[in-house]
This record gives sequence, C-alpha cells and structure tokens, in this order.
Amino acid sequence: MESETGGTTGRTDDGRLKVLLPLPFDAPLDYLPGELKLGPGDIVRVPLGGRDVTGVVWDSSGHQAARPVAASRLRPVIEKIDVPALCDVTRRFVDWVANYTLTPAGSVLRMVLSTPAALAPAPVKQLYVNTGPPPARLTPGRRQVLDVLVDQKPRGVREIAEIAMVGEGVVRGLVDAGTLRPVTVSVDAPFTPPDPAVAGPVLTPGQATAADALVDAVRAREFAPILLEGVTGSGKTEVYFEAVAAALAEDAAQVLVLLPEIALTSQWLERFEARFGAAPVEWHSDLSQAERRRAWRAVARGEARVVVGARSALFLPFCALRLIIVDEEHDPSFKQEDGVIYQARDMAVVRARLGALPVVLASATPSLETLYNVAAGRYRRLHLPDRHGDAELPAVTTIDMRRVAPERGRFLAPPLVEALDATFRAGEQALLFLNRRGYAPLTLCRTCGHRFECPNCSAWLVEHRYQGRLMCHHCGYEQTPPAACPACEAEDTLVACGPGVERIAEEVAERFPDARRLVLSSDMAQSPARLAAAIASITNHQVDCVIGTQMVTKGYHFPRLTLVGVVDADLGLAGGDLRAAERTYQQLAQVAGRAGREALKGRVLLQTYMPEHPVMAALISGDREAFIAAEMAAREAQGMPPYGRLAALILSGEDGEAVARLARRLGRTAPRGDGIAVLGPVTAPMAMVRGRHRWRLLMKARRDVPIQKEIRAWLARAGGEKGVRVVVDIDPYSFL
DNA sequence: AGCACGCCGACT
DNA sequence: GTCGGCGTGCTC
Repeated sequence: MESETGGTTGRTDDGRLKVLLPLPFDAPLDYLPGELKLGPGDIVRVPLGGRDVTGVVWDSSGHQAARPVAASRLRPVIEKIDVPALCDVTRRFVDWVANYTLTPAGSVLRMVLSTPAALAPAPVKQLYVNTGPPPARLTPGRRQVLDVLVDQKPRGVREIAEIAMVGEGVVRGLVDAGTLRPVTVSVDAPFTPPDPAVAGPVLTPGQATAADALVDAVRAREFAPILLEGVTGSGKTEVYFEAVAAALAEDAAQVLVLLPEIALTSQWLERFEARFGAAPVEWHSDLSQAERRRAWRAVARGEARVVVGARSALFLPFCALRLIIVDEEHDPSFKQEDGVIYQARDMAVVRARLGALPVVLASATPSLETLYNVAAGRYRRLHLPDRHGDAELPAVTTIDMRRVAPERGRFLAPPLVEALDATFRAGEQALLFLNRRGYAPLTLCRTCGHRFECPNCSAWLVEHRYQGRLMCHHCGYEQTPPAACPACEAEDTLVACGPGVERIAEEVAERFPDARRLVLSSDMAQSPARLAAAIASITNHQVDCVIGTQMVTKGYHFPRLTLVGVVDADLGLAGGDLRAAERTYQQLAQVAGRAGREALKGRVLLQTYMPEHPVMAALISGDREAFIAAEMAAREAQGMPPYGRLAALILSGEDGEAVARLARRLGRTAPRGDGIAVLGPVTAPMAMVRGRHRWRLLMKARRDVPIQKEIRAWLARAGGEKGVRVVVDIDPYSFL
C-alpha cells in the first residue's frame, strides 16, 4: 500500500510527481522529478509516448490511482517552463469543474492552457541605450544619434535612425563601437494599469449605497455572492465599477468581468476607459495569437489588473483574483454547449467560493436560478432604484395576428405598418426584431411539395438571399438554390416560406422606399469592423429602420429609437423546453427596453397569435414580479430547476442502430428510486446533426441527490457501444 | 489529443 | 508481393 505525503508537495513517498496533462485524462500521470525542484502548479514539459507535452504538476491528494503504474515505467520530467505556477485556487477549480461536469480533469486543464504560445519562451526584440564609452570619432551623424538617446529610453535601430535622420548604418556603427549597448525586451508591451482615481463616480444616493456595499464586500476578502439588480439605465455598470476601483486600490489585486460575448462592445470599453483612464485586458474568441499570448502571460504574472472577457476568461491563470463581476448574468450564452459543457455564471460563483472573494451578478432581469438563491438566503440582493424615478417605460401592446393578419406573403400587420409610418414621419428610428437569420427558414416546391433539407442534419436549409445560398445553421452545409426542383424537375416552382430578417427588410423596402434600412444579424459579427460601423450608423441616425436578430438586444444605446416591433413574439415559445417562457420574456423585455431610452417616449408592438399567453400578459402589464412568481410556482410544482436538478445524456454516432441500442440499454439500467426520475430514451428533436444520429435521456432529481455520482455509476453499469459517444450535460439549457 | 499498431484493398 | 486506408487503444 502506497502512502501519500499529502496535497502540498505534489509528490509521493517514492518521489513520484503527479502531472496533469491537457488531454482527456481523468487523473494526472506519474513522472520522476529528476534533479528539478518542482511543486504543485509548476508548468513542465514531459514525455508522453513518442512526443513531448506541456502539463502542470498536480496535487498528489485527490486523484488516488487505483493501481499505480510500475516504477520501471516512470519517465523523468524534461524541464520546468519559465511561467508562474498555477495557483492553488486555479487547480482546485479545475478539479471541481471536472467533477461537476463529469469531464476529464485534463480536458478542463486544456481550457486553462489554451494558449500554447504563452508557454513558449517570450519573443524578444533588441533595443539600444547609450551607456557605453563615447566613440573615438564623433561625426555629425553620430552626434545626432547620441542627442536622440540622451533620455536613456531604449529604442530600436530603425527608430533611432528615423528620429536622428541618419542612415541605419550610422547607428550600427555606434553599436559596433560599443557606445550603444543592447537591451533585450519582450515584444509584448506591458498593459497600462487602470487607475481607480481617474474619474470619480457621480452616483445618486441609491447607487452610492449599493456601491458602498460592494466596496465593503471587496475589502472583507470573503466569499460573497451578490445580485446587483436594476433596470437598464439605473447605473449598474457605474456601481460595479466602484467595486472594481476598490479592488484596484489594493496591492496587486485582479478583477475579472465576464460579459456575454455579444455585450463586449466598444461602448462598454469606452465607459471603462473614461472611468479608469486605461483599457482593461480583453479576452474573447477573436483575439489574435499574439494578443492571446500577451494577455495570458499578463494574467499569469498578475500584471493584468482588470480582465474583461467572455466565459472562457474564467479559465485564465489568475494569481491574485479578488473580485468577479458577471454582467447580464441571466444571459443564456454563459452556457457553453460544446466541448466542456458548463455554465460560466455558476462556475464563476464556484471560483469565487474557492478563492474566498465576492462575485457580483448584475442584471436588469435576473435568472430564476439567481432569484431562487436570493430567496433561499444564499445570495445577497442589492437593488438599484431607477435613476429617473418613474422613468418612461415604453408602452407595450400586442397585435393579435388572428384578427389583423398581414396580406399573404407579408409579415407586418397593418397596425405595425402604421406605427412604422408615424415613426419615420417623426424623424425617429424603428427596430424590427426577429430572431431568425437569413431570408426564409424553409424553401419548398409548389408542384411536388419537396422541402430543402440538410443532408447531414434534421433541419431545413435556410435561404440567405444576400449571399444567394441555402444554408444549414447547424453544420455549415450550403448549396446554391437550383433552378429546377431536384425532386420533380419542375422549373420556377420554388417558394420561400416564412420570414427571416432579410425578408422583413425587403418588405420594409417595398412599403417604405425612402426609409434607410440596416439588417443586423450574427452574419455581420464575422467582421468586428463592419459591425462597429453598423452600430455607429444607427447611433448617428444614418439609419431609419433596423431589422435585427438577438444581436440588437444587448449593450447598445440608440437614442433616436422610439418604436420596437417584434415580428414574431411567439417564436421562442415553440418547442416547449424548460426555459422557453423565461427566455422569451427576458429577450422580449430586453428588446422592448431598446425603445425610448432618453427623452423620447417609446412604444413596443408585439405580433402574436396568443396575446393571452402569460409571457405577453406580463410584458404588457410590465409586471415582471408576477410573471416570475408564476413561473417559479410552476417550476416548483414540477420539481424543475431551480427547485430540482436536471442532467441530459446525449448519445450520438454514425451508426443509428448502435446509438439506439445504447439508448435503450441506458433506459433499462437508469437509476430509479427516491428523488430520481429518468425520462427517455427518445430520439433527439434534432435527430441527426452533422451526420450523427442522436438520442437523449433526461434525468430529473431532487436537489439533494448527488447526480454526478448517480450518473457515473449508471454509465459504468450500462457500458459503452462501439462508435457511440455519450455527452453528459449537467443543468441543460438546450433540449435539442 | 496524438501516435502507434493492426488488419483488408489497389499498385510497382 | 508491398503501400496505405483509418479503426481501436494506450500514453506515467
């Protein structure tokens, strides 16, 4: 029996070193430290099979190998990498997330070591200063060079030559003469630290009270989950900036601000810079390789004081994290749906608990989970009063599409058309919201009824008329629309069914030829520059009518926007998943909030076939509290989250029979008993994605049931099936 | 995740 | 007779 020395040394009695590798392994592998002095968190290169990989010295407790590998098979660590060690909290966080999400610990570590370039030796450049003896011959050119360098600031050869107005040869001559001495600097410029004192806050008394509470929480250096709730325009950002300022005032403290990717806008960054005099360190998917390296290293070294990023920023190697802010905490995009499946908002709370620091969840429309935690006394709630007292909330009304339907082939009902007309005449802006990209979601043949479907997925091909393509939104398949029907060969019989934003834009163009239109969808987000230009054109009122998907719902102020028309308010309610009502309410409330942000009173028109639906009723009355209460009661009655827990098993594989076989076996061997129920197996609503057949099972459990343990035992019981992948989604959001 | 080893079709 | 397809399985 091997005995362990404990969790602090990273090695066992016989000198084995535990090293976790960024590969799908559940546990660290054993290595020999050789002559290296290594401790937990150190980043090392180790041999694995025929290659070298980078891993992290892990704590020896926790992962107890059932049967240790023979000492003769151990290989020594190659080298220690010159990067700060991953701190204790980061390591425990990796283990925690792995255990909770039923993901191999190595896969979680891979998210931390996501930037291989950051682990390579830092690229350097050669600069020069005048610290050597003066040259034997002082020519006029040399004199000019030395004049440039009197300030002792290191500069590159090219730069010196340019300022001194001499050739580079003159500079090199002084280098050869030993007058100019080289200094080696990293090519990564340091980040300017934000300064808490640049611009003092201008807070109302209500905001100041909340800000003080946050500042106290930062100073207390304890775990403190806090909901910061306040409607749009109540100053949430300014209030949490005070907590950021309090952290910045402390030595070396780091702050993480998580935003939904879509909300990380230039507008947010401008506000930050105005308050703190410097930009935060950004972390999101479209950073270049060099930017990632610079940011990652700065975080690891503690030089990045404030990081703002999308959910993956949670896995950066912070060493002195003192505060986490999750803005727009209700946003469903915090749920990562592929690779390691996790809810970044929930994991932020976990990281805060492990690190004993406050975490602020900010929202105008908090998630039911968060409200539940407030009600249970687990989270503290700070509520911001509306800055403008009884602010002009937009008037919300429904258009009953059963009574006032648009003409055939049109999608805007007469009352909405009239409202658009009035808005344009008044010189104001309108927003038409439809959460559907492209021109039409379905194309069919009028003669034979043939539908264009994706060959790899159970989904219709969406027509994108601007690009002249039929596209699958699930796998990237696309084709050119054929002239004739591929089934019956009839010509000119293909019809577009249903609207997307492009089709709405077309209808606006037909009805209002003079209105300047802009379609805003994620198709545009591919190019950040184009997106920024588009946003600016709205802000500058170069656009009268914006037709947008959920791209438009967050983070932007459009001061001249007074009318919001929701083309299909029922869209999100279809499918009947758990959060359909909540999500639809959030989304429509958020879109509605775009109308009438400043002096101008706004109004919102919802086109719906079910105006009596509780979601519509709540939007009209503005009574969010009542809606939440009803939704909570319904969830409680059904034992659904947040009252109960859910976990989904998604099976997929190319061989449909094998997938079905394993699905049935999992159904037979499902855990049953007190507080656990398993629904399914059923074929997934999207029965085929990317050529893989899919089945689902859903486990519903009481909150006190250790679902991870149950699922692990269940999967072991059922065994596997060749070529079939099982993905576990704890707390699922998507039911497709 | 890679990279080996392994067993069945078309080439010099 | 070999080259090579990528299916399964191991890496301390």
